[in-house]
Amino acid sequence: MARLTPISGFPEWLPWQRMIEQRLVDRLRAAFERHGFSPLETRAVEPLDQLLRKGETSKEVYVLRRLQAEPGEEIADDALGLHFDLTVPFARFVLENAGRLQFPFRRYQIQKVWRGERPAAGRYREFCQADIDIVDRETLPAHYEAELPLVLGDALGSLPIPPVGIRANNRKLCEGFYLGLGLDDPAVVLQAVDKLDKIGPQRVAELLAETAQAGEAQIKACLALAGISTGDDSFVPAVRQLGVEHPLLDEGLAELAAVVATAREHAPGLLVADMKIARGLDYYTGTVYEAQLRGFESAGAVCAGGRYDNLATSGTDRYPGIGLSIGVTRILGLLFGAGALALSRQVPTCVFVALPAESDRPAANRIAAALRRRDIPTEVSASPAKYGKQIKVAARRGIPFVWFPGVDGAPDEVKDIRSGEQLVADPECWGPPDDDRYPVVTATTGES
RNA sequence: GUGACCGUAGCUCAACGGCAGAGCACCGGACUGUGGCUCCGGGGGUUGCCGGUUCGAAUCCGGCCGGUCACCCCA
Repeated sequence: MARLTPISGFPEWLPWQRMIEQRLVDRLRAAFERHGFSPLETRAVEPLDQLLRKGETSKEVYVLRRLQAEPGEEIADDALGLHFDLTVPFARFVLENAGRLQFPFRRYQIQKVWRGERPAAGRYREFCQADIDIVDRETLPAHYEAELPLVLGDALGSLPIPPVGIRANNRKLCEGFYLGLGLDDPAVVLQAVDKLDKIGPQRVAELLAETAQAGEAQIKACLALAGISTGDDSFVPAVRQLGVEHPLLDEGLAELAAVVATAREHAPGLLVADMKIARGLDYYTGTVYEAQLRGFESAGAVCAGGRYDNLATSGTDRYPGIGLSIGVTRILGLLFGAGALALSRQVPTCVFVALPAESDRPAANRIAAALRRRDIPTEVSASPAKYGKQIKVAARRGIPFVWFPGVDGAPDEVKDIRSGEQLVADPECWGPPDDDRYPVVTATTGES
C-alpha cells in the first residue's frame, strides 16, 4: 500500500472538529428557517455550459469523466462539471421548477462545492458553503437587500466565533458615479478599485490610467469615492460633495442608505457602507456584500454576495435575485488553525457505563438503554478492566460521567469524573445537567 | 497556474556527511476493582516519496507529494 498523504485542498477534520462543524451548521439551518427560508439541495454536477455562463472561471471547474471514455474524446459543452458555487445551480433550478415554486421564493442551501484553485490557508478545493437567496419574478423589491445582512447577523451572531463585519456597497452607485464622471466602462474601473486594499492608491491610479483611460481628475474622483466608508448614511452627502451627477448614482445612494439604516436599527455595528467593495463577479447589479471575521481580515472574506437581476433568465422570463454565501469551511479552517475553538469533550458520549465483569454486560446494556431512552448519550465499556482503567478511558475522552452498576443487590452509582462526586442513582430517573448532555462548543481565548 | 520558504516518533523539536535522539503523549507496573500526582519500565521511525552524488546521506543535488507565504482569484 502506498504511503498515505493528505490531498492538497481537500480538508478532513477530526471527529471533535466535525462535531463543531455540525453544530455550526445546525445553528445556521435553524436561523435560516427562523427567517422563513426553505431548504434545498441541488445535484453536485451541472452541464459545463451552465457552469461557464458565469464567465472566465472555466479553469476552476472540475470536469466529470468516465474512466472508460473514448481516448482523446473532446470535452463537450454538455459534459458534466462539479458546481463551484451554489448560486448558479440555484438559478438553474429556479428556471427549471418555476411552475412549482411560489414567489418570492426564499431558500437556503448548505452543500459542498469544488474549485480547482491553488489551496492556501483558508482556501480549499472542496469546501462547504451555506447560501441564502431570495428570488422573485420580474421584479425584486429593494427591501430584501436590507433584509439579508440581518439574517446573516442572526445566523452567525449566536455562535462562539469572532464577530463578522459586513461591508456593503451598491453597483448602481459606483456605475452611476463612473458614468457621470465620463468613464464609460464601469466594469474595468470596478476591477481596479477592488484592488485598493491590496495594492494601494498609487497602483490603482496607474491601473485606472492604463485600463480605463482615466484622466487625472477622474482618477482622483474614483479614489475619493473609494475612500468613503461610514456606519450611517453620512456617506450620502460625502458622495454628493464630489459633485458627480447621474440617475443611477441617485438610485444606488438611496438603496444603500436604506440598507444601512435597516442594519443600524436591528443590528448596530454589523454593517458599514464601504465604497471600495466591488466584488469580482460581473453579474451583480445592486447591493454587494462582503464580510470578514474580526481578527482574520487578512484571510479575506468569509461571506459574500449581492443582488443579481439577470442570472436566472430564459426567454422572456426573468427571476431577479439576491443572495449571500457563508464560507463554512473557511471559517472553521481559520479558527481551527488559530486554536480558537474547543469542544467540551471529544466524543458525544455523556455517560460511560463501567463493566464489573463480562457477565454483567446484559445488565449494563439495560442501564444504557434506559439512559438512551431519555436522550442521554451512553456507551458501555469495551471490557471489564480494573475500574481505574475504565475511568481513565472515560476521562481521556472527556466523558463527564461514569456509571457503576450495583453488584449483589447494591444500588447503582454514578460518578462525576471532574468533581469526583459519586452518588447512588437510578437509570430510570437520573439525568445530567443540561450543559453536560451534549458536547458544547466554546471559544478559546488567550491563545499565545 | 507562477514564484519563495519548509517536511525527523502521535505533538514540539535536537542531531546538519559518520550508530536517529529528548520532552510531552501513549502502554505496563508500583497501587490485588475507583482515573488525575509521583516513581520505575516499555513500545514506537523505510528521517514525506523517488532518484542522483559519496566508502558512507536525515544532512548535499534533482524531480514529485504535502505544508506555509506572496501573486492570481475567491468562501
